[in-house]
Amino acid sequence: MTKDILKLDNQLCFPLYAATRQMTKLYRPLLEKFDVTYPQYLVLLVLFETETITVKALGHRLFLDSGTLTPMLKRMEERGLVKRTRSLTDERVVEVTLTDKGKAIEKKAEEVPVAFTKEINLEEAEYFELKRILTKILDQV
Amino acid sequence: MTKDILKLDNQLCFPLYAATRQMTKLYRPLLEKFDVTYPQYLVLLVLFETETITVKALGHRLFLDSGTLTPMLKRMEERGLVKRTRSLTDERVVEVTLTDKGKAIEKKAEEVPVAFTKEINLEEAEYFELKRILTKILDQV
DNA sequence: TACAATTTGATTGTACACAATTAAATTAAG
DNA sequence: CTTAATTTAATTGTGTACAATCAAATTGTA
Repeated sequence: MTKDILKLDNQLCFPLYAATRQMTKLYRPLLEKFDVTYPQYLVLLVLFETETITVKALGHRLFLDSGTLTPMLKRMEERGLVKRTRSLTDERVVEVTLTDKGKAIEKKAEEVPVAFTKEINLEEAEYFELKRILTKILDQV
Repeated sequence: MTKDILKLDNQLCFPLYAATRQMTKLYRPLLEKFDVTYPQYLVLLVLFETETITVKALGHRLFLDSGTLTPMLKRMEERGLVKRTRSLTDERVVEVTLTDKGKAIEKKAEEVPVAFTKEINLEEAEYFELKRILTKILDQV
């Protein structure tokens, strides 16, 4: 029965793909008050750590390219969350920084992972095992 | 240091989100010869199992709604992979079936998961543990 | 110095993804 | 038999994703 390898229930990537979308859906109401989407929230998390980052480095960190980031960062700029500045030393480079409004989110944002972890009913061991395996996959790419 | 819960490296959903996109990227060249995307490939997998399914049931199986499926199925219909037929007994229902061209893909499609599993360098135990935990998450939703 | 190769964002085009709404058909209650 | 409630797809609008291409700036090399 080699044919069973095409059964949906035997796929690994399908639950990966579906679980990702379900998780994003769980985040939506938690992020609503900050008026950001889940990918935008990830950009904020990076900026909380680094203060300033180039589009290139941000893309490397989040595994996203400029075709996704450029319009997304422009939307975030329109909403007053970030500032985009072209580097003085190299005009090709755009640096992204948090505005005061963006910085203000950091204090309140801690409740987001707390609330999420509560909603996603996962054993602590499973939580870390899942994270470990996924990170291993990413490290290979 | 409660603040560390906002660190990107401490997030569970970020590697989930990133790994999903990387996996989709690995699938792309494998699916190219069939001229389908990864979500379209999932539709094919369902149809290999059921022959005929309503949009509603397909959405339930793949965790997708009509706003995603309707245009996607129309594209697949344009490419001659599926047929969309409005039910005779209930005009609200649309039934999706494979065409001969769609059916023909099944024989060759087995090489896709084979090639993918080879590329993704994961211990068998990790493979199944990852699948198990993700499925558990999906069952909760 | 010239100038080809490289780097970096931006742009374009296609394809999801989903919330919210609409429209058509069916079902159920009185 | 009527009409309100429900069911089911389709539509609309916004926001990712990403391949492919472009354009501008910088760098390396003869």
